[in-house]
Amino acid sequence: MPAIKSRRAPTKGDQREQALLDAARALFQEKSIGKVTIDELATAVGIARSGFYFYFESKQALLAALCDQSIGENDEEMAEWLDSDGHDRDALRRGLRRSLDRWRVDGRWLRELFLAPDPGPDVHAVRERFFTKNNMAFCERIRRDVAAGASVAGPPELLARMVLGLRVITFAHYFEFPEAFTEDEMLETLTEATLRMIYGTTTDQR
Amino acid sequence: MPAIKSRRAPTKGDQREQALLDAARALFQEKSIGKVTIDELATAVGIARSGFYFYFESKQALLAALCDQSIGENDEEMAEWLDSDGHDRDALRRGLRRSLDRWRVDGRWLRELFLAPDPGPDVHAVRERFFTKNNMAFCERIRRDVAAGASVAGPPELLARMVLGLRVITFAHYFEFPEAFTEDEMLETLTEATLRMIYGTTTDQR
DNA sequence: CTTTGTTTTCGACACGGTGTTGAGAATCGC
DNA sequence: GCGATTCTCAACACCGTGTCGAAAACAAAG
Repeated sequence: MPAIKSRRAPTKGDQREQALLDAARALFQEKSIGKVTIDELATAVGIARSGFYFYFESKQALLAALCDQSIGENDEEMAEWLDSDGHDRDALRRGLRRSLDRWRVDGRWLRELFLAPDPGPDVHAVRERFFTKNNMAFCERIRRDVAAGASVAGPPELLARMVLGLRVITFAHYFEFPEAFTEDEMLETLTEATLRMIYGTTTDQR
Repeated sequence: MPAIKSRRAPTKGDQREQALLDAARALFQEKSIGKVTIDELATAVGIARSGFYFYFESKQALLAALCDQSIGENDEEMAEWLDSDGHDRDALRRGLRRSLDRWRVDGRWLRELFLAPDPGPDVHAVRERFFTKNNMAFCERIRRDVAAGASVAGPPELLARMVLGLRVITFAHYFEFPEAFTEDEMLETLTEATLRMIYGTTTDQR
């Protein structure tokens, strides 16, 4: 039940639709979303500008579809750590590394999407869906830790959002100044900071 | 030596310039920056749209001026904590509260400015100036703590940026869902998280 | 109170991106 | 082959930006 697309059904020109999404991914990685014109997207897949509107109602709608598509990919990244218990530093770090790898490909527009103050109703809806979903998983994890006696820094719902936000911010900074730190340094710091927020101290392990 | 303005000198119509800045502040708080048209800004101060360009080269330029103006205001907020040593939880918290109070007024556009992936060259320059300045102060503070034996979570330069980023993200979240948490809860969590990132644990005080 | 020069205002224009429409081409099932 | 759906595109209307040059407002002398 895709409520977003401007067309209804299942045909051959769906290739074009996917092609547009792929082209968008690529273009959004070079330029900021606002600077990519619909004309560019259309030409990239070999149709006229006005033809774009057969597939999507607007750039907004395309963006929402893209975001939608990306949510699924995100789910598995953190699963390992989310399913485990206690610090499990290594699992967390692996998760963050997987996440980082995706940001290498889609970082620019992901960042723009996640941080934009008001990205139109379409995107906002999809994004909020992502956040709540992601947050629920984290909350669950944190609550389990609380039950086991962890000294968390604040209410699980808030903490979850902060942890997610910190990740986004840190990645964004890393890609803006890749020379400033090594990947390992950055991941280590992020892991450590996350654990500290939840467990109060991490000077025991490692 | 204002290098940003499109006009050279010191006259009476400077009132208009300031009026435009004030109008912009107000409008940027209601709508996202992109949605505010130059026409709106002009009409708000009672001139024709094309008259705007006498005062600023573009919305960009106005934004840069606004940002510029805001940097000074930010300086004092954290001074107390930055000048102190060790945890000094109360000073940190007071600083964060002061910061929050400013966000109450200018939060929307500050957020947009700080988080935008590429806000044109003008703004980018001003913003980077702010970040480095802010970061230097934090780095200094953290390095002093390291010297005193604090177990920081990573390289001071990175940590400083993360702490600042976390603040922005958390405030943004708070203002988007003001009902979800009380102000005190939010500030407390943010304070605690910040301290944990720097000192490893904070279960001793408070 | 003119004259002269500077400061400020604005209408008219050119440009570029968006979104719509309606007519025609391609494609597919039968 | 021949309808019906699926797809394509040129032409148009719209809106926001930025530029220009002519004129109005103003100030400071003369």
